[in-house]
Amino acid sequence: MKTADPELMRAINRFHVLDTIRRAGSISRVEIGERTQLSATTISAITAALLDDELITPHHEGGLRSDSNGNRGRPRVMLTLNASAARVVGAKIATNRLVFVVTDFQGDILAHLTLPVRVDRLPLPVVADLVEDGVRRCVLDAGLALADIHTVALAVPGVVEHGSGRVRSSPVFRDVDVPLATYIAERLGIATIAESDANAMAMAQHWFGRARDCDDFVLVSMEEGLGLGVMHGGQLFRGARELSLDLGHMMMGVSTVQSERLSDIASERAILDGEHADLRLREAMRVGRGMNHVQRLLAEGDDGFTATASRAGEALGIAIANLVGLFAPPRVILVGSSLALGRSLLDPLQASFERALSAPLREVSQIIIDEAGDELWARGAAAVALSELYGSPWSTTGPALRSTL
Amino acid sequence: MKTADPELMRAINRFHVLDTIRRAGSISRVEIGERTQLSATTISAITAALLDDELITPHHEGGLRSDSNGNRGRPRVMLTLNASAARVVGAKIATNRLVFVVTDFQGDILAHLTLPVRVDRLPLPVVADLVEDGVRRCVLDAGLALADIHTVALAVPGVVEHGSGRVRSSPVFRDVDVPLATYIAERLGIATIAESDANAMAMAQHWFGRARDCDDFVLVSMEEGLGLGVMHGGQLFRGARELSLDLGHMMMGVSTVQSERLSDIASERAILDGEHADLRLREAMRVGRGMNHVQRLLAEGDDGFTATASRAGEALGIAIANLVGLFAPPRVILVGSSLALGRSLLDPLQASFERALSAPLREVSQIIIDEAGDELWARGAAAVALSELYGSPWSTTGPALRSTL
DNA sequence: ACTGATTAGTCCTGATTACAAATTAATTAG
DNA sequence: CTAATTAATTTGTAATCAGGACTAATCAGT
Repeated sequence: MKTADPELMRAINRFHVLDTIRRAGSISRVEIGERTQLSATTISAITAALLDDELITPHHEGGLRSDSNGNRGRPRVMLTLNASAARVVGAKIATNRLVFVVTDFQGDILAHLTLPVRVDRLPLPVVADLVEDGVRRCVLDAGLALADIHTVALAVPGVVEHGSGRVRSSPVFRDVDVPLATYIAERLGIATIAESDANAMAMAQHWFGRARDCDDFVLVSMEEGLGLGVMHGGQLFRGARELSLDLGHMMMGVSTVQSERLSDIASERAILDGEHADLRLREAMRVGRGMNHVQRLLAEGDDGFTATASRAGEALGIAIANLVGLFAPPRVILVGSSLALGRSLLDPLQASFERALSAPLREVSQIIIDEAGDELWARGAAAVALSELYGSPWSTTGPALRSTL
Repeated sequence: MKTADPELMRAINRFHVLDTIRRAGSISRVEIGERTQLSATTISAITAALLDDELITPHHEGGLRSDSNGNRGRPRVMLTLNASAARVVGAKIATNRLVFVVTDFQGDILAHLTLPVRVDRLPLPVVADLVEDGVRRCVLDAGLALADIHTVALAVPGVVEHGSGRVRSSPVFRDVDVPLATYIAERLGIATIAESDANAMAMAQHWFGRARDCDDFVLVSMEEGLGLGVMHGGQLFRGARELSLDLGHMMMGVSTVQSERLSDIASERAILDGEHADLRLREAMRVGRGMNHVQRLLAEGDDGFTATASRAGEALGIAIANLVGLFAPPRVILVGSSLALGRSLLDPLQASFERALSAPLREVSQIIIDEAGDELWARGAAAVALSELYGSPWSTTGPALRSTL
C-alpha cells in the first residue's frame, strides 16, 4: 500500500516537470505550468532544484517569443535538459545480433555498435561475455569511460521479471530463471536493469517513435518470439509480480486438441521453418539471415511463403484484436523483423483484425506498422533506464539522482 | 495529468484509513498505523476528522486486549465504521431477474428484493421503470425514505463506460450506447452509477468474498454473457476510456474461417441453445429458468449437454489461461449461473486451463469457483458506490482541528 | 491506597512540499 | 523616462512526517 507523503508528492511532480522538459526539448517555466497544471511557485522550486543538480540548463536567448505575447513583458527563460547530466547504455539482445547504444541524458545516441553474432540458447556466462565486451567497446567508441555510465539496460526477448532483473525464459538462454541483471552488474560494476525487448521498444516508441503523443497503446514485436508491451497511462503495464508480457504463449483455438500456441503459428521461426523452407533458407536462418533471404525470395517472386505468412497474419490479427478488447488502446504498433514478409503477412493480419474486433472499438483503434531500425530497440532500453533515472515515482527501484551531489 | 497536491495526499490517506477500518471491522489507532505505515500524528488527525464527520465511532469497551500487550498500559480505543453514516442501493440487472439491496455504510445488507422478471433487449424507459420501482420498494422495505439514499449503483451485463454511466452494449437493452446512469439519476433524483456486473462482482469478492486478502485477481462471470473484471493493485482495472471488459468478444481460433467468438461457444445461451435443447428447455429459457432446468436434467442423468458443456469449458479454460498470461493474477474467481452445469463444464475448463497456461505461471495461479448468491451481485454494486463514497471529499474542508485553538 | 511501569493517544516544534497572493524583475510601448 | 505587461521569485497557509514532551488510563507490586 502506497503511503502518500510529501516525498512522493515531490517525486511525482519532479518527474512530471522533467518529463515535460524532455518532451518539449526547450520550454519556459510558464509553459511547463500550463502543461502540468502545477503552480508557478512549484515550477520555480522544482526547476531551481533541477538547475542546482545540473540536470537542466537555462537558455536566455530570446529567439522566437511565444505567439500569444506580443513580444511584451519579461522574456521567458527557456530550459532544456542537460544532455551530459548522465549517460546510459542500452542493449538489445536478439538471437542473431547484439545491438548497443550509449545515450546521453536526453536519450540521444552518442555511439552505437552492432555485433552480428548468434546468441541462441547459450549459458549465462557466454552471453554475459558478449554483452560485457559490447558494452565496453561501445562506451569506448563514445569517448567515455565505464565510470561515466550510470546504468546499463538490457532488452531481452522472452519473459523478464523487471524488479529482480531475472529472465524467466528466453530464446537466448539455455536455462530458465537466469539472474541476468545482477550477474552483469557485478561484472561491469554498474547498476543494470533487465527488461523485455517489447517493453523496451514500447518505451522507445513512446519517447522517440510513433507514440510520442499517446499515453495508451499496445506494442507487438514480431521477431523470433512474439513480444507484447502495453503502455497504460504513460506507464508500462506490468502484471502482478512485474512479469513482462509475452504474446507467444497465447493459445489460439477453441479446444485443447485443435489449439496451438501463437508462437507456433506466427513467430519468425514458425514461419521460416514451414514446409517451404529450402536448404539455402535453413542455412541463412542458422546464421541469422533468415528474413533477408526471405525478402530476396519475395523479390524474386517466390510465393512459397504466402500460405504460411497468411496463416500467421490471420492468427496475429485475431490475437491483437483480443488484446484491444482488453486494453482498449487507441493505437497498436507492430514492429520486428517479421515485417519483412510484407503484405503477405500484413494484409491478412489487418483483415482478420478488423473482422475480429468488436464493434464499439472498430473505429477507434488503429494499427501502425513501424519498420524500426536496430538502434531503436537499444535506445528503448536506454529510455527504460533514463525513465527510472528521472525518478518515476511508481517504479519499485527508483533511486534518485540527487545522491550524486 | 494528475497533479499531486496536499489535498490529494489527504484524500489518499483518508481513504486508506477508512478502508483499513472497514476491513478490520474494529481497530485501534496504533494498529491502523501499523497497517498503513502512516505516522501516529496523521492517524490522529484523520481519525479526529472522521469522528467529527461521524463516519466512524469509538468503542471504549476494553474487551480482549491485544495479545502482544500483557494487558498493561492505556487500553486502546477501538474504532468502527458508523454504519448509519450513509446508505446506498445496489442493483444487479440480469436478463432474467432484477436484484436490489440497500446497504449501510459498511456494506451490510439492510433489505433485499428480487424481481424475477425478464429484461431482454428492452428500451431504456421500460428497464428504467422496473429499476425505479425496485429501488423504491427496496428502500421502503429497509424502513428508509429515498432521501436517505446517497447513491444508487447499477450492475449491468455487457460493456459499460463507468465514467459517463453509459451502457455501450448489453443483452438487457435493445439499443446501444444507452445513457443509463443519467436517466435513472433524473428519475430518482439520486446520484447514480453504472458499472459492469463483472466489475461489481469483482468488488464484492474483494470486499466480502473470496478475495478479501488479495489485491490482484481476475473475475470471470459466466452468465448470459461472459464478463470480466480485473482487480489490479486493489483497484478495478479499466482500459483506456474506462470501458469495462468483456470476455465474450474474445475470438477463439487461428483463422477467420475457423474462429468463433467465445460468447458463441461458452455463454449460457450458447450452451442451452445447443442441438440438445428440447422444447421444455426452450420454454424454461424464455422465462429465465434455463439453468434450473438444466440442473434437473443433470440430476436425472441426462448427459445431452455433456458435449456442449465440455466444449464450452475447454474454450473458457483457454481464454482464462490467456488472461492469466497477461495479468499474472494469483487468483482467478469464477462466478455466474453457468456454474450450475457442474463438473461437465468445470472439469474440462480446469484441464484445458492447466494445459494452456504457460509454465512459469502454472503453480502460482489458482482457480476458485464461487457459487455466489444473487445478493452478492447487488452488494458488489453497492460496494462500488461505497468505495467512491470513501474517497469523496464528504466534509466541507479538511479537518485539522488544530486551527480551532 | 499509593507508587511506578507501561502503553495509547495528543500536542508541539521543525523540516518538507504543495498552493495562492503579493512582490520583484525584465522587457517593450508610448 | 514612465507605464504597462509578462516572467519568475518571495511570502504566508495547509498538509505530511519525525521526534519529543505530555496527558490518559490501566496493571503490578508494596
